[in-house]
Amino acid sequence: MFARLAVNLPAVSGMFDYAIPDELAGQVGLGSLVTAPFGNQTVQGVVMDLLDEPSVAATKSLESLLDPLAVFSVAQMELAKWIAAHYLQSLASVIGMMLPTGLSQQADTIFDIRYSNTELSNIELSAVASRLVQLLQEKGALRGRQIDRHFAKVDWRKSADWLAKRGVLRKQSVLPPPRVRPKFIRVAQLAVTPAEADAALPDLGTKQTLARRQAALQFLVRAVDAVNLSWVYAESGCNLADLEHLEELGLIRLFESEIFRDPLERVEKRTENRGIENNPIVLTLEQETALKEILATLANRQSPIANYLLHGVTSSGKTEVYLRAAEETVRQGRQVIVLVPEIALTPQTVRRFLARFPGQVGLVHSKLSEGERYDTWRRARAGKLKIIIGARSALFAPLPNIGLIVVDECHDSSYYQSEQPFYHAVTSAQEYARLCGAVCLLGSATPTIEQRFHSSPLPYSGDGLGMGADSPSLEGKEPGVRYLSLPHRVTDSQLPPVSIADMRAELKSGNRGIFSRALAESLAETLSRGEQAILFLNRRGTATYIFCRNCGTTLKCPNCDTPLTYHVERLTLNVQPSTDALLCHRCGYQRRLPKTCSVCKSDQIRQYGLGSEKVESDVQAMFPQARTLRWDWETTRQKDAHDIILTHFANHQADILVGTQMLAKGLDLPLVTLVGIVLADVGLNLPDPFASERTFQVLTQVAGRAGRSARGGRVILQTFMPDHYVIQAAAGHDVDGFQKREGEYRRQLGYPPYGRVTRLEYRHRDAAKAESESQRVLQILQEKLKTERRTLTTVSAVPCFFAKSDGVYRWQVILRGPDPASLLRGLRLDDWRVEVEPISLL
DNA sequence: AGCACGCCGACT
DNA sequence: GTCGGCGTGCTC
Repeated sequence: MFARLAVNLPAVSGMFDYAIPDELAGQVGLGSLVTAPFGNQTVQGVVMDLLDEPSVAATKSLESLLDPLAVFSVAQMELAKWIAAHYLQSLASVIGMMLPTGLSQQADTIFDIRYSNTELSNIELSAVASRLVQLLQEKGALRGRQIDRHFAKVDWRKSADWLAKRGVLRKQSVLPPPRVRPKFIRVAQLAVTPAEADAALPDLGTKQTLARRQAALQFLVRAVDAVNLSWVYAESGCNLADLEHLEELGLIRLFESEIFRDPLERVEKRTENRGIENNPIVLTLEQETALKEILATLANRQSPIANYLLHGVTSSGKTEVYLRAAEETVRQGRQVIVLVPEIALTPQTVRRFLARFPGQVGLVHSKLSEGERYDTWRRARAGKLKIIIGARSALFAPLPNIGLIVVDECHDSSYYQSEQPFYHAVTSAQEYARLCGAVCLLGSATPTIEQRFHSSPLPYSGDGLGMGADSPSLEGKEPGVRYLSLPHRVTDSQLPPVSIADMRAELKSGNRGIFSRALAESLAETLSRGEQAILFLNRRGTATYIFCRNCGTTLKCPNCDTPLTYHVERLTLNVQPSTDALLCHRCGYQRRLPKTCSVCKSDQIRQYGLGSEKVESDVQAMFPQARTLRWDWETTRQKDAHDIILTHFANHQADILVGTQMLAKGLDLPLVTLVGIVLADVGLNLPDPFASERTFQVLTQVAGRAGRSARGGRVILQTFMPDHYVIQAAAGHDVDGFQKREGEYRRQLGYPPYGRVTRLEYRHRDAAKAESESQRVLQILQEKLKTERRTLTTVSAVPCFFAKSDGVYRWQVILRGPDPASLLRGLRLDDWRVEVEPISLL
């Protein structure tokens, strides 16, 4: 027998055949994690196939088996292959990512010093070489990864090779063993009947030991099950020698028992008593209808529709639908994966699952230790957990029989992994559900245009986003995603009214502050009523755009209508360096910053950007008595910071919460009656076809935080562009209207869902190299377009929006068309980042 | 990723 | 003449 391995070296794509040695025969199967010789190193690999005949004549043999159980199910291997092929990522990198950290290990090299100092004094060393020698003398033998940590950005490997050639260093390839292992504890258990134990009590030892041994034995009689030794010690005051004596008498057994590190042990004790779930929730008619459809599909596994898009406004009761669908799945003996944007930001959803399924839920999140993560993974594999909740990567929990995959807030950008290997967890979840014969249930108040486009029936008619015959059909259009709607809140409360504050008018009337009069007044009222407010800052990185403070006009590119962005630095070689350069990131158009506005001739042209620190300090200046709390990336650095801030605010220990993106997640804060959107415009002026949609989503989500209780609520949205369609649609909670309009733009420009996008990014420290390499690839692609007669596909090369970061120049090549990714097959793009269906072109 | 092979410039 | 740069290709 032979095994076909996917080798765990991220840069290696393709699979390799190995002979299965006699000593591993029968133990190695599909999904086994093994080690194997590869070149002159030893690597990890996953068995993707078993073969009678290898594809090459000379095969090496597998070396060892790292885990007696398969680390991947067949469905997981299919998913890995699908992700690798669809997103053009190497199979090895996908597999490495799907294994729990600590279990997955890559080959490394150990370096150690062979020469003494006196011998070294005869050799002239470069600066890097002598630093390396010094390091190894201090620390002894080190692995390549460890040395990397001491040489940030310095290429020490060349010096190491040079030293190795001279015999100063010795190099040896090693494969570190997995860092994670099952944990065992010593336990004791009664080995006789209680009556026999009682009978033995009088003769257990001398005066000194008798009492302790009796206490220990009596404790074990009561305990019935195996008990951790430390517990026995604590209860009886005995020691190991006492227990060993009892074991010799045949009264008890001492042995090792595997334990699972369970991060939820303490959490669950608290939640169970909370009584959230005490009064059964009565479903609304809409929830009832949606649930009925989903349950019908769950009951009938031959059903052709396996995917749902649950479109429900904020607080329309989506979570309850998830919970009931999960209950039914678990009742059928299958398991559930629940994806959430980020565990720390969605504590309420998580708590409800914990309360509804006590002892059956595994949480996967970034704060878990490697051991806890590994044990959660193993409990999932063993079928001991029925429900896995976590962010993106929880999709890879090795549950044996998945019946339902829920993706909450399915529009959220965190489902896209924007580092290698690039993939989208929502699309992958849909594919995985198909592979498992499971139901995929997406839910959001603001599903993406693509998610909506691929579901049916479409909730609005044929024009706009329509299914009309005029729209170029995408081959491979997702079949059978059923659209379900929850248009009303479960409580009697309406969606809060949104008023627009025109910041141009504020400026004209002399208000140069960051708060409009309307927002300032509402804040004062809210505070006086003892209620809470949220101030949301729509800030994305350090993005700035150029606009006229007098009339609100933004400067756009004359060629493609993309907002121009401001750069101090010289960007390309074919334009003179200049300060105050404005650049179009779609076509490369450049101009200088004008002195006056072309529309109103005012000299109020400014770049715009705003930080949450500034907002907080302005609030405090205006309302010294108000207790403010800041929730942004800076204040959430520490462990548990999210939880602390949220709890603090939920307990009304603060009046005003100032924050950025995370405020838009599914928080339920009943005391919040005012949401102030300090500046809605920022995301509207980014040179990215997806930016408007992201802005609309975040505005709609954040507006939904207001008025979730009977107290009602309102939203004030400040903007310099009150007539912009995104602002108008967000103010009206008008998802349909927005998507129609935005969909029409997408259709005209051939962007998703009417065309597909693939993005290639190249980074280099040398600006000239970055540009020339981009041009080289651009030309190759344009040639291919011609020879393949692809008239619908377009290619362009431009500097990225963040054109230079950390001293590295970034260029991108954008491909648009019916199937642009296929143009890249067979192309060598070693140093490029390849993103199929990216969510942003910045 | 590592390593070999192979082809051009700068030293002994 | 050799040493060594890194471009290209391969690892079952």
